[in-house]
Amino acid sequence: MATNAPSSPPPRTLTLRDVSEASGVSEMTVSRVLRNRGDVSETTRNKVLQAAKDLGYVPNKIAGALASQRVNLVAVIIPSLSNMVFPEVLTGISEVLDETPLQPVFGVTNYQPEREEKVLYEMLSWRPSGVIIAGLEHSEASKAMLKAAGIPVVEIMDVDGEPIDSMVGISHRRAGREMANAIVEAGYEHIGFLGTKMPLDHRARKRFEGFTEALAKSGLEVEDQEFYSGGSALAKGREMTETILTRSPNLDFLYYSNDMIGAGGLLYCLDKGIAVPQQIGLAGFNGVELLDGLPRQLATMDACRAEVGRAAAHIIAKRVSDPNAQPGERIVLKPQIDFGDTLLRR
Amino acid sequence: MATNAPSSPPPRTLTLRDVSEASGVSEMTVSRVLRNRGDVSETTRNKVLQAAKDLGYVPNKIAGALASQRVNLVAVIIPSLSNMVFPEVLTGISEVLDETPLQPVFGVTNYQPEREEKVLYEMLSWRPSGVIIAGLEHSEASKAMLKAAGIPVVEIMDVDGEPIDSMVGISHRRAGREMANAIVEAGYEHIGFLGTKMPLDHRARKRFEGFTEALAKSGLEVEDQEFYSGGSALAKGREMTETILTRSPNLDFLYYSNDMIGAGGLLYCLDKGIAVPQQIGLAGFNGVELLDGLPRQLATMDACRAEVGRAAAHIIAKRVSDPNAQPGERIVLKPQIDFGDTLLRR
DNA sequence: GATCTTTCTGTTAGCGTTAACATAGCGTTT
DNA sequence: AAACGCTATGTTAACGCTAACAGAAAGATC
Repeated sequence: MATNAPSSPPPRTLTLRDVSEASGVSEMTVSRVLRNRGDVSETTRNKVLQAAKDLGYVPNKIAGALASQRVNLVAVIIPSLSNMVFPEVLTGISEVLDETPLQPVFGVTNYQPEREEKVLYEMLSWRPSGVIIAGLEHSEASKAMLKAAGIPVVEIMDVDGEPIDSMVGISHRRAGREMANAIVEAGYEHIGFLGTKMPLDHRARKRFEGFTEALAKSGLEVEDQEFYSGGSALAKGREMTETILTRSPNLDFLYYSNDMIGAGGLLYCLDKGIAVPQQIGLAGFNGVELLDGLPRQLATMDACRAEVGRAAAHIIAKRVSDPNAQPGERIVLKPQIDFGDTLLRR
Repeated sequence: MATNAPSSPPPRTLTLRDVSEASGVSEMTVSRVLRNRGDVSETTRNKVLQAAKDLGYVPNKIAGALASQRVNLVAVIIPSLSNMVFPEVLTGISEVLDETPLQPVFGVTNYQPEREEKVLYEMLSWRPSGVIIAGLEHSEASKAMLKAAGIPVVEIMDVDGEPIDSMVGISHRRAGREMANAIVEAGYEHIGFLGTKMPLDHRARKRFEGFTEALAKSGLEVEDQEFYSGGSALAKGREMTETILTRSPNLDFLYYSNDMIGAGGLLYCLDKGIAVPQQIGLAGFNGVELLDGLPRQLATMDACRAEVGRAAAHIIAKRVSDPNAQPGERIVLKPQIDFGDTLLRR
């Protein structure tokens, strides 16, 4: 019997040696050609490239990385993909890394510290050149791993706390405060809050803290609250808004922890013929472009998602290309309130 | 001096040898403990685990993979992250792989065949155990790479064509046909189509083909069309709907290539006081849960995103754990029309 | 023409881990 | 007590590639 079944893939995967034999030069020369490193004559270069192409050779980065002690991967660790926020961050990261030899690898934690720890461990075991990780809150073990890894680490999306190395993001406390101030200045006095039932979403928590703190300074407080988990955010926003307004009919402003539930609330108010923003004002958080087509534009505050991704990627790229670059960079973005059509001005 | 600078990372990353020296056993034994492979006495096991923990050792999978010729990665290649569709597929994949030693690694192509080729090459160079890739249309080079890789390949989201190995998805032609038939049966006669200006979105194209084909069988045709690219889908849906209805006021049905622009169209019609579904019927595609809170429920057809992800992951997991498992599996999911509130029944 | 450059190619020795085999120790069997 | 079997550990040789150095070929300099 010759080999195996007809037109089946070659039994063994190809190595440099195969290309080397096919082109009649040493493995080292093939390696040089394929990596564009060192001087190789035009003639051999072409010979090698042709052979590699004919054979369908794909280099083995595992062996390459082990030999060179260099890995072009950047670990990107985020809490969720369904949130719409994070895909945008990833897009920003990819955009920048595309112009470098670096390649992002994503991991998702579902907002669970144990998952984060596991994902981080898995990723670090591939010895990436850098880590981009959402948030500043991590388990002790995770922090220890990040410190011990000896690679650039950028914590993103939040700047209210001490980073391990670098950080890029906005202050969610400040975002909460500014929205509270805008609401107070606009003259609203009976304020309700609607958010996720997610104790581990530290950024939502910080926004809420900043929000209540700033209200308190004006002698106000959140008069009623409503929380949800799971399900379609738009539908939940409707339900919760109905619930809270039924329970506390005198509320004149609703602050939502994200734009999707805010949009649900907006649709509910419009359905019920509630005058927005006169009778009730509304605001969300994130600046989700997706919602641009709604009948009214929800007041919100941009979380600068793509920009955060780009900045984080730039930091990693710089640190990787220049090992002497200063660590501990801190980039604090300052988003402005977008008043939209649901928050009175002044 | 005890070790190195205070609280600075160790100058060199740790290896098995460090753990081996710290625990007084051979590297091999450490390796066995850390992988739970082979017999190791309880005493040494604990000694080793303690030492590894104290040192903060993280195994080097690069070296491990090279030595064992086994890599626990599954390459997942999708066109886009901003589409909402794909994050759901990824969630389904993760869900299943979480219960195996396999780990997904994502790559994004932005619907560009050249990007797909590059991403695929990069991923294959890490010698993953399997590939999950969206669509059945790939460049010749990509197909060649996939065939030559000698690993299980699952093409997902579409079943209208010949897979390289396995496939999981729905027939978009059928989806288009069924929607056309439902529309015709409901009595609509003047039909418009609105979609993305994206020649490389083969699935949208196939839906359109199936749609027109089925209309033709009933003696009907698409009377007007409108295309967009970029921007907020909801807003675009509004604009396009206005444009097409202004140009062709006698249309009585609008078929949208996705739910987001469909939702924009729905909001537009409601704004204008158009009677939906009597005066004009509407339908989209995908079954986006996100939209559940809209004033009316858009007629749509589920693309079974999470289910597709799960099934694909199962195929890979099976093939990896049992090298004799049959290749070429084909799973065709059959979604039903969801009439919602925007398509008359019967 | 001998020496020195410069350009190109080859050789050797790992990178950190694991597969496969070897061996030490110890209780059992006959 | 010799032979056997079992468990627990160690030794050796890859895995496929690249860094670092070595050498050959070809031209340049004196």
